[in-house]
Amino acid sequence: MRKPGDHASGKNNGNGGVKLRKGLWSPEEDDKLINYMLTNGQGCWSDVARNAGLQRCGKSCRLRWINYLRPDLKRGAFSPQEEELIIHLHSLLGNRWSQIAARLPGRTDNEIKNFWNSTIKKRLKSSSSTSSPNASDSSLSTEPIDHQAMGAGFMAMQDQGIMGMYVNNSSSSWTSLSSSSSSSMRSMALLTHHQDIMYPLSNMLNHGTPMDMPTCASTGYLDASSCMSMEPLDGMVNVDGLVSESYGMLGDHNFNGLLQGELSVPSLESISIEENGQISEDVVFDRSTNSNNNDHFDHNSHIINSHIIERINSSAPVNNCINTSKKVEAVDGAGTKWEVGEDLRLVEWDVEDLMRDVSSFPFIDHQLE
DNA sequence: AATGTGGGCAACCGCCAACCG
DNA sequence: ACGGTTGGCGGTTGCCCACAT
Repeated sequence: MRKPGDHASGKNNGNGGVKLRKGLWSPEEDDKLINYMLTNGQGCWSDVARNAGLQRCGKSCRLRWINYLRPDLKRGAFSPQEEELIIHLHSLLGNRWSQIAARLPGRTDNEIKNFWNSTIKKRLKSSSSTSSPNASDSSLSTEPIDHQAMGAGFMAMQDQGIMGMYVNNSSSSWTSLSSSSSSSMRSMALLTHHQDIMYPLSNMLNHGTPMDMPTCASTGYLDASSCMSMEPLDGMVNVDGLVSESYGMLGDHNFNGLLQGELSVPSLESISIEENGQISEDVVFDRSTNSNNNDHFDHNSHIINSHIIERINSSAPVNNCINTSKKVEAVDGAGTKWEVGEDLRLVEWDVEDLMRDVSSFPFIDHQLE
């Protein structure tokens, strides 16, 4: 934040040689901008700055208006529902704050970004610091899921652009959702057939095989009762809390729907795959087009063969489904290979399709864009 | 009361894509 | 096709303030 008196910019930025102000906006500047915007509406921002008599660059005016002066802004703390939605949307969209903000009326991308970085991220990290280091080892087969560890796992995955994974027995799907800093909104999916648990991909890759995963009963996409039998979470917002809180808020029915939407594949691809009758031994992935994320993904997992990588990196149309009929192996951090599955199939979907699922949130009282 | 520290958040920076002449 | 301009976005900065010592 800069002081109001910080006229620091000595640059001539093309505004007639007038030195432009920087730093905090004064009430007088705010008044000028508000009056101008209410009278004339939004036009070219450099014109706004000039015509409103502001010694600011258009960009600064735009930012001030959008983030602070806009009359439809909702000020104040985020409600638990908004937190929930932000987490949900972030799990789908990653750091696409503008897209997240577009689905929270009255909230700005900057506000959400700050909220995420200051509050939610901190909570996730603090929860991860209290997690059990053995949360993902094979002993878990007889123990409850460590929510904290899962939160940490998801946090790490989010940091790496891998947003989550879901392993499902009856419908045989894993899903990981990734963020992407690219303009591509395409996501990918492979499906596999193993045990029935949501499980951090990073943990799986680093510490064990799918066979090591804790098992829930096969009652659909995720056995909510098993996963929810854990000790209560201490906060609304860790990533595992995302699941739990959603469950608590939405009830079992919606919980399943929510999970399908955010941690597994949305119904469209799940259904399409199942309808094709080729569910078994499929693996669901999603990966970003971000090269760093891809590097990390490839380095850690070696899950997918070159064919798949090529496919994932391709610009194939969304909602495509292919069947590689190849066996896929994963290699964990110790170099141990384990078989992920056969009859590998890839599914892509458009994140915008995913977002339709968000509209089912009962607390959203507005029209999604 | 003085000082240190960390969190919150407004604003800036730099990059990128779209647009336009 | 090309270069300049503009708008949009995500990341980062740095000040203010509350709280702890």
